[in-house]
Amino acid sequence: MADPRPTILIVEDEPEIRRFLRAAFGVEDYRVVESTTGRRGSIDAGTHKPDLAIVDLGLPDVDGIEVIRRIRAWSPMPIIVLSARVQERSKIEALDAGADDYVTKPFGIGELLARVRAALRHAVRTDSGTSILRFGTAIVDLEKRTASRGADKVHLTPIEFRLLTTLAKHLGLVVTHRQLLAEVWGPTHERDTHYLRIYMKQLREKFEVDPVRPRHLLTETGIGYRLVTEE
Amino acid sequence: MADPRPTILIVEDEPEIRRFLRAAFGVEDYRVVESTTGRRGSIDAGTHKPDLAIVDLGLPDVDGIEVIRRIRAWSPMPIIVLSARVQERSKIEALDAGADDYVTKPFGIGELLARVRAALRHAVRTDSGTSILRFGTAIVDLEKRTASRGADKVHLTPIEFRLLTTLAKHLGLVVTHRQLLAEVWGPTHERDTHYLRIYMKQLREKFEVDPVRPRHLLTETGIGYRLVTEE
DNA sequence: GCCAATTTTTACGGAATCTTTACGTTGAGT
DNA sequence: ACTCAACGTAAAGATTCCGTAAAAATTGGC
Repeated sequence: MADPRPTILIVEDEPEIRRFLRAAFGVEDYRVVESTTGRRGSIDAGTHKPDLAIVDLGLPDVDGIEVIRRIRAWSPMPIIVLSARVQERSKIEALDAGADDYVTKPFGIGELLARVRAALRHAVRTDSGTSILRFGTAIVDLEKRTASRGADKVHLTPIEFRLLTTLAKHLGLVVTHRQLLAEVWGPTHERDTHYLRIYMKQLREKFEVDPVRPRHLLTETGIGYRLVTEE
Repeated sequence: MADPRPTILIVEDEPEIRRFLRAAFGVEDYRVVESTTGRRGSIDAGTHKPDLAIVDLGLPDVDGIEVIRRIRAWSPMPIIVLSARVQERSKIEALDAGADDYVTKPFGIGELLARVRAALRHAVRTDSGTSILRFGTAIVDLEKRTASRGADKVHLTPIEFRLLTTLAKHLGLVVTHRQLLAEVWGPTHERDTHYLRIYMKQLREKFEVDPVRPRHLLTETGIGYRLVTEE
């Protein structure tokens, strides 16, 4: 008989963290599969077909980034990365390699659960994608290519629209500078991160109630940006 | 003076059938363009921009299905297929390739004319179902090919009409330069964006209260144009 | 073949958008 | 508290895109 609960694969070598995660996800009604090495992790991802994978970057054998690449070679399943603060660099590589989000150790379980929910939601949405985006008082119709803030219509330039669309495609998840620049400006501008600052400001100016303290168009310092629709 | 009649392209190798069709459509107030081979047919579709195409499946050179595919690559114009009874199989392929309807030989002219009328009627329907367009003080009947502004009748040239029809088919949505040029001028003019500027001005001049500040025929800079009927 | 309507070509000023440049601010780490 | 890197902000400069006008060429009808 089929288990209705979402299955989560945890690739993590440290026993304490495994126990911690197992307990947390058990309470929240997830089914948990555990792998203690990178090698086992990429195999278990294939055999257990989890709905989502959580991968620690600091694994003893195979690099966590390599695990992500192996999974991405055949599956679009959401992948969340666990990283220590010193692994700032690998974190970005992991996201560029196809990870959907990251959580920095030490982390609160509430934060991790929220990210997992966002990632799972994103996975089902990409199949039956709705084209209408709502956040705060803003409504953006990606198909009609129209936007409004409250009762007022808002005009978006081509680049503003592409940037917003790209963020929306990964709703609730981080998108790295590199990914955004490649998607919106093309792969030749992957280093022009100042473009992002300028156009993110434009979008905040047009949609955020208080552009200085954005509640939806969020900065992930050193990594990229994130669009969040709920509070 | 402009020819207000709908243009029909007939791709048919047998001279008898061509003469038969030419006579029938002439009486019924259509303009007829004829191609005797599949190769010519797919070219003539691009140069003469007919409102509808009738394609025989049993052509000597290029397969009729291939002709349909080539037209469908750039235009959604209605295509009606003529097939012999033995070509049951190709008939289905033709429909899959994008044909809108089929008539089996031998056919009565009344049936064919009915199918043509139905296809033309269907082709000018906006996605809200009707073929009558209202915006501001303007009323445009896409089926009868008439237009008015307030109490005054407005004359539209063939290209103006096609442009307006194409915009109306995607009511409220942006239609890209490329799409408009392909559907109105044919696939060889996809880069002549200045045509659009000139004819959009004509339409605005004829329908907008203040052509300088259009409220319905809107520009999407860098993308295309959009027709909006509500405020 | 000629005429009128229409389409296409050509030219240029102005607006919208994108890019560049410069400087102020924040926040994490020491 | 200091420092540096990343980020936010502002505004000018460059570029692309759009609107407009008018002349030239083409087309279809007679």
